[in-house]
Amino acid sequence: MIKYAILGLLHYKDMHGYRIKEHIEQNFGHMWSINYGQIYPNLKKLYEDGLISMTEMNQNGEKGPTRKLYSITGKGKKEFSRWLEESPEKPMLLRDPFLMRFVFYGFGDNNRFDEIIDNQVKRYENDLKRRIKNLKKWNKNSIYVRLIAELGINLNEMFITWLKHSKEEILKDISDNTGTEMKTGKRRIT
Amino acid sequence: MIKYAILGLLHYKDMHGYRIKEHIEQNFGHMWSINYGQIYPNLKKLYEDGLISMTEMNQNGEKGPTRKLYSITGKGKKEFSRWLEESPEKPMLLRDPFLMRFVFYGFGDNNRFDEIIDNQVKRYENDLKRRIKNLKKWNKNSIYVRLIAELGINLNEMFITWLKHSKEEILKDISDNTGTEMKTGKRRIT
DNA sequence: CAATATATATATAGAAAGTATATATTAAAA
DNA sequence: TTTTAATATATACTTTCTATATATATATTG
Repeated sequence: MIKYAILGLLHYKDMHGYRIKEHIEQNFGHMWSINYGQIYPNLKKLYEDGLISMTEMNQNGEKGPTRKLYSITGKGKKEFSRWLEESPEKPMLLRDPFLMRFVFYGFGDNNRFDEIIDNQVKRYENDLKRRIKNLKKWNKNSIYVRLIAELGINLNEMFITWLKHSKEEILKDISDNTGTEMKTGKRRIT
Repeated sequence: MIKYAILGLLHYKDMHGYRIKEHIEQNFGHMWSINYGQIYPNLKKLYEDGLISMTEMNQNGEKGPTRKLYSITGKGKKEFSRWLEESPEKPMLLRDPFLMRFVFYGFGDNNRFDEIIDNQVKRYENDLKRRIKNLKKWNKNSIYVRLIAELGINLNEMFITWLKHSKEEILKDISDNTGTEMKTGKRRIT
């Protein structure tokens, strides 16, 4: 996927590796993060496959060694379009690091349960605040990025509502089953 | 993370590799998928680190070669608890294969846009149907799994609403900018 | 002006996650 | 009795992600 994402950025404009990372941080910060260890090997592969071309540029005035400026080729545009219309794989809910923990909370310490859930609610709330604050920034970008930013806000609101409701449900379940041993959350994952 | 997820399953009950995969498919199907190439190397690592113990079992009556039955150790339970209370990493919105494509739709063919969006709405709707149908099944499981299943339904409903709204916004944007060249979606990713 | 710090830029090693396939054993079927 | 199917483990390979090493040109400082 990253291969195509990089191709997409080069579809927008010619860039070298360092600039790609900078661009992602400035234009997709908190929605997407990338590392040089993903960028450079992918650029190399895309170049070898003829999906991008390269020219070395010795810059004037600015710091640093020579840049390798990459451009998308005709073949690259074609391959990118193909990917764009391909039907995307379904994301798995439990690949979310919080949700993966959540399914196992039955094995945790009930005394610390409140604290852990409340901390996660706080994390979602901070995230929501940041996203609302940044909404103006996204408005200046592509309509597509702005719509994703709106989705992020909807998601945060939903997660907060869901998690607060879940906390109540779980506390009710814990108090219902106190002492019965056979029906605790711990025993019912199956 | 998978290391801990496997540890969590063994916290519930002793299992061998093959059974772990079966268990995940039956109890977390469509929320989580796993592969033998993730299970066996992780079991090996967990065993080497003393987080689980192993006994070889030659089964009677049932098919197949000897099983390696794994159990969580005291050390394993302690390490699992530590992980459970650790603060989880934030998931990145654009790691979703559909959303990653979505931000680049400005580079696609406007004539095919409707079709692509409508197909994705259909995917979300089918997913929603399946999740509602399976809700009874999750009710028999742990309360935590049931709550995640409810979250899945909320998510699907939200995505459908968001995507239908987004489609209208984008169509409006496309018709507003037709012919102006300078302000099309294509040019405004930045 | 020489030494050093800083920003720019690329490259690669290594861990973790995910896909695909090879190999072996036993019970049941043909 | 040979083949098929289910059970079970193992490993090779790819992709994703994290961390760090290396190099260069400009700016800064003594």
